Amino acid sequence: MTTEETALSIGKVSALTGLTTHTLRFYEQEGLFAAPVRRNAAGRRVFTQEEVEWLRVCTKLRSSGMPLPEIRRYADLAREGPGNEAERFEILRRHEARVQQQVADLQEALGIIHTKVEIYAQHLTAGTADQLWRDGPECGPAADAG
Amino acid sequence: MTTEETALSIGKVSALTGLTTHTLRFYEQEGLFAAPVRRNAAGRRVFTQEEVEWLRVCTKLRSSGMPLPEIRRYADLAREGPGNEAERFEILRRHEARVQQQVADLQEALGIIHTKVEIYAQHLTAGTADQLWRDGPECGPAADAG
DNA sequence: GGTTGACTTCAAGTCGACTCGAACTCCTAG
DNA sequence: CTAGGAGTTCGAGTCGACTTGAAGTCAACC
Repeated sequence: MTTEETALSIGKVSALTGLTTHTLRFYEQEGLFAAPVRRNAAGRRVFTQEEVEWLRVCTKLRSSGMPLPEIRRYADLAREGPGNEAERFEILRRHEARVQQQVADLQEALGIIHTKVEIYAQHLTAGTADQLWRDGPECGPAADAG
Repeated sequence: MTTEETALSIGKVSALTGLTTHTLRFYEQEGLFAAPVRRNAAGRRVFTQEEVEWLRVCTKLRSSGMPLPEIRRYADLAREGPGNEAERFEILRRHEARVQQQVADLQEALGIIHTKVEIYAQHLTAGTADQLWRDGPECGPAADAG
């Protein structure tokens, strides 16, 4: 599968990536592509398979919370060509750390939520649910009562 | 530590929870408290330790992505008193599942990001970084090239 | 040859969760 | 008795990332 001469319309790319055509134009205008998007004789956008791959990566970066300006910066660096790999690396590394932090935060919240879920489950099966929220918000951070 | 008669001003609660006074008023107006917030003779809000505990839980629910309307629903149920514990349980369980999904999604993204980070690290130490972005967006989902 | 549907550009609207500002009241300290 | 600071209400503004709409072009099918 060479990525060389696959010419894709914006509609095809939309179908392949799940991004709307509107969003793809928006991304182009935001400078998220590493190379200027080419046009055909009629002035329409022509995408390559390579760009689709990049969009898939973009989607993951976005869904994990990387802001568009940072993705743009990364794309800018790639557009400039060799010589700035260290900065690209830094962007990725920083984002990696951020995502790890996000995961840790979510897992902490998950712990609290799960504790509450367990307490409800116990009281519901025991038929003592009416004791909930009697002496606190159904298990505060340090509370073991429910 | 009884939670009975601790009377806290909005400023104190702000300091204890990290939420601004603006946000606390906003939360009250959004119906996020299980009991109507009491006022003193001068019409000012008087919070209890119990409410601070609840706010801490709220903060975790929010930071893990539970929308305010859902938190309000939960608070409404608690306000109504015993008899609706099953629905409260459902809200918590549903959110727990959502957060688990979030964690899974983040970890998938993390995998991709980490792969790219590793590739950059290798090429940077090997001095071959200029080969990046030669035949693809530096490692697509299935690509092992970089 | 007319209509359909995909495409184009540009501008404005949406959404959630705050965040901020204005104008005012009230209690306390000096 | 006045200055300061914390409180009050109400309403408008912000932010990021789309999302939607209007108005028009272009190529192909019936």
